[in-house]
Amino acid sequence: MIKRAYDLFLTTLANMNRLKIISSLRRKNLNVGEILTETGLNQTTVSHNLNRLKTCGFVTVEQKGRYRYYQLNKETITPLLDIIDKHVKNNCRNVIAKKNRQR
Amino acid sequence: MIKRAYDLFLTTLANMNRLKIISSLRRKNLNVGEILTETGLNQTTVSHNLNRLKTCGFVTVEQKGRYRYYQLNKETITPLLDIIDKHVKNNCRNVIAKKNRQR
DNA sequence: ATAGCATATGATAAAGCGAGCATACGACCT
DNA sequence: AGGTCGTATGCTCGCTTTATCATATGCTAT
Repeated sequence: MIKRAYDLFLTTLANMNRLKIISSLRRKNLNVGEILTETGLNQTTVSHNLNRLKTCGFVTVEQKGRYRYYQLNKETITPLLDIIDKHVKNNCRNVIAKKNRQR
Repeated sequence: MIKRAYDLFLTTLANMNRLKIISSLRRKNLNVGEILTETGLNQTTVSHNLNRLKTCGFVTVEQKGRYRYYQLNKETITPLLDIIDKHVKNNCRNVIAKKNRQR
């Protein structure tokens, strides 16, 4: 078990803004401007976070004219989110509310 | 998509010490003392992190005399780690080495 | 080749998180 | 009841991560 790899994978996903971006990319590929409006985040933040997602292989880019379209790596993301959904349903009914109290 | 749930799930896993603990629990159930020697972490750290893992449903506890045995929720953890393994193999060959350079 | 839009990069202040100290609680034994 | 071992909790300091500012780069069209 190469823990560093797991750690990098997980720390990259464990961030609200990156999750927002991922969420917005689930429906269709978007360019950066579209991601901005979908998420309401600011340009720099999105750019940095997209870079990190790209580095870790969660998204890929395709340049089209002056736009860059980002595409989600669904092969990883879809089953991953399915596992989380299932886990949360089975175990975390009341945990979410506690989030603020907890570290 | 309840992003807060995803975030809590992922931030809980995205931590080297918690991954160590998880790793040590994959083989068999252990009490806290055994986890200490397996991981080399200090008692307080392990206790805090076990608490967090428990809160999120990744482990369960069973008291036996004065010992507390922790058990991994394999239904979630096993397929999750499989996904990560697969992803890392396909996408991250050279990313790990870059970890230090990157934010 | 210049202007303007689209996106990326570097640096830094601020927020958030984790580790460990000190201590408390709980179970068992005598 | 008091001691001891096993484990948990509260608090604080230091470190890491994050968001944003300022700025740079790239692409297109005129």
